[in-house]
Amino acid sequence: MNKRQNKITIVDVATEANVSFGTVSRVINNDIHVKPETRERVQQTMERLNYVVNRQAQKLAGGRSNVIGLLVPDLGTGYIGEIIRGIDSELTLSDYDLMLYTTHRTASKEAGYVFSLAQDMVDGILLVLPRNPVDYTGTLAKKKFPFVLIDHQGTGKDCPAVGASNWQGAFNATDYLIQLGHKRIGFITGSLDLGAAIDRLDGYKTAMRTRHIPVESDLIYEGTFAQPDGYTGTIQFLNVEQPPTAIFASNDCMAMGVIDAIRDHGLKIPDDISVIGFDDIPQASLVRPALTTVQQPLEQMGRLATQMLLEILTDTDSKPHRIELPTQLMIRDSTAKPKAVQANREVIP
Amino acid sequence: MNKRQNKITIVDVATEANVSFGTVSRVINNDIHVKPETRERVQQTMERLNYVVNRQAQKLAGGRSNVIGLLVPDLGTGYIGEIIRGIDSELTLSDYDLMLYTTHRTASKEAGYVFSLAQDMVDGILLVLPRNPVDYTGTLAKKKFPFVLIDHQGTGKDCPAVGASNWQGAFNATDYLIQLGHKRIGFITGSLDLGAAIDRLDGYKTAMRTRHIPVESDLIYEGTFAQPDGYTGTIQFLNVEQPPTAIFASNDCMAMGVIDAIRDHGLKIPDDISVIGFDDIPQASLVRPALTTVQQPLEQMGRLATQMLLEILTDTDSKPHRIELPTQLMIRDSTAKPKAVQANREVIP
DNA sequence: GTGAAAGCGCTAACAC
DNA sequence: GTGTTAGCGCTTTCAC
Repeated sequence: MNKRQNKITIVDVATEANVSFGTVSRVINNDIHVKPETRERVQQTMERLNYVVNRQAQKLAGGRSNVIGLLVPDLGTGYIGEIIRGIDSELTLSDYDLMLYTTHRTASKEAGYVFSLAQDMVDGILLVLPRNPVDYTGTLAKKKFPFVLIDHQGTGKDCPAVGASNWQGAFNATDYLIQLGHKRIGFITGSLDLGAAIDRLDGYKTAMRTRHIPVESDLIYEGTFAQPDGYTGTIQFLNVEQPPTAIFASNDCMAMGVIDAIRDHGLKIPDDISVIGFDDIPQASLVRPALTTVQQPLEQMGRLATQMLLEILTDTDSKPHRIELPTQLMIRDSTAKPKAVQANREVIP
Repeated sequence: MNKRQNKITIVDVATEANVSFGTVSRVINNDIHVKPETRERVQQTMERLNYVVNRQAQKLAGGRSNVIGLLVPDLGTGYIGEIIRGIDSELTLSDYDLMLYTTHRTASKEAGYVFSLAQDMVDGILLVLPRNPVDYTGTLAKKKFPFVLIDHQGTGKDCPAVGASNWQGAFNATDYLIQLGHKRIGFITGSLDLGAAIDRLDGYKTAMRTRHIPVESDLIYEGTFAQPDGYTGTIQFLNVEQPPTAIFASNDCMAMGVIDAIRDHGLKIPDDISVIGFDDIPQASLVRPALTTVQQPLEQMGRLATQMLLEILTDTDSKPHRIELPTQLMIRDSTAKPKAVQANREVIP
């Protein structure tokens, strides 16, 4: 048949269809300047020959590669998985392919990957939980290279991004605990180099202050979003003079650690201590007691970001905007009134 | 500086370093025929100019693309996530990039993707939980296109594959239940078009027969590996004349459904009914009671498969082999002796 | 409307 | 050892 490796190229199609290969290219790219009959004939030939375009060649010749790059910090948590699901389901509807990169939480790799991808590999980039986007957003924007940031706030720059209202979520969760009657509320932060972590801490503090409850430094433990932090933070809280009656972990993973620590201390949830998380990962509703937490619309964030990127890809100068999706407090079984309040109730009347 | 879009090519590097661009190509490909000094000079120039190879062009020109394709059924379960983690961590050590495709459980898409990828996009393909590999393994093998199957058994063909000992795992789990004293053990199957599902069912049946316990058809429910199947299967079991004292679900997702159903019926685990799963997904140890399950070394499977692929990639005619990793019964809190046995204990002595 | 020709950035075969 | 050359499969002028 053909030279080697039964690879079908536009040349093969062209010969078979009795046209020049330039015309075949036009058909592929839906160019208007092709006679309908010719187009029809070429398309049939392509099908008959099982022709598939070579995207490398397409991209190299100056076209699009139809590949978008996805940069994530890691694959360890269900958190990222949810976002990827959203991206994937949206991408499946288009005909873009996905190139996945993991920075393994190494901030320094980030910019390197981004530039390498932007140079020629992909048509656009999606960045989940970027560590230091300032390193490259400027350059990317200058080159007019399409990209969207997912779950990142904090850069003053206005670049395309989708996130969740972390501040509001943390505020609401804290306020809910206060309304239950809690006054001593321990807070375990995420990595404070991440905007989301800062916003959550901020929401907690503001809620406390709004209700005139002092924010005490020994009730704030600095974590990194990893499960063990929840454990050690809790241990530390349990050792302060007047331990908290509720603990708010900046994500569900750490909340799991909190739960373990409380249990290991022979205390009961929510009777002795209430626990609240953030994210609403699939496990949250599965653990017993089911975890009260702040739900982030992760999958939807992935979806939206992808839609934005696709839009930028087609309409080159659509202005960048930042979308913030609402978070939602999911009240389940790990939170209750503090014992003191329960006792009061019985005594006072 | 250069023509357009400040893209640095080998030509730029060549001019800067005063060599021909062929030499630069040699340096890139670690060709031996380059004088050490020249190599050094070229490498420095590449760094100074921030040069990055264009992989599209590399692949097009007949070289490798340094991209491997990963085909997964979907991203919904932690199951696939674990495998991907293994793949990713192994790939990070090499300098291959990852292209991710989701078939969304559409078996028909599988072969299409595979051929499209194999045509030119990637150097090798990793297939997780393939639905009907027979459609393409033959062709791929004939073309000598590198690929590895993950978590699939059943094709008589001997193609490179890594899986887990599903049969043995199911046998052991069932036997464990029998030894606890259970005789009526409900079994919920996975999608029986998957080799793994068949093997697990088989392991269950064999264990029962080995211990001379009849395999009853109303204690076998045909599921699809999805959580709701666990729920409906359990409801059905609970309605048979003599309900099972233990339920073995073919994966942890379905086991979660089983747990819900049992709870909704006001029964306790493991007191009234023991539950056992398969896979040991992260949630398994997190739910209460912690789920007894058969652990599959998912991450390791991903790792191993990747190593195999990389090996095939470098050593073109390494003979294909199939690796089967051992499964391991993780005994936790969702299994116990059946009530009857517990009662007997107290009465007989 | 269609064909011909010039690259895109690179590898690999062949010279010297 | 290093330079030269011919493609890889495609897009995109520019002719006609």
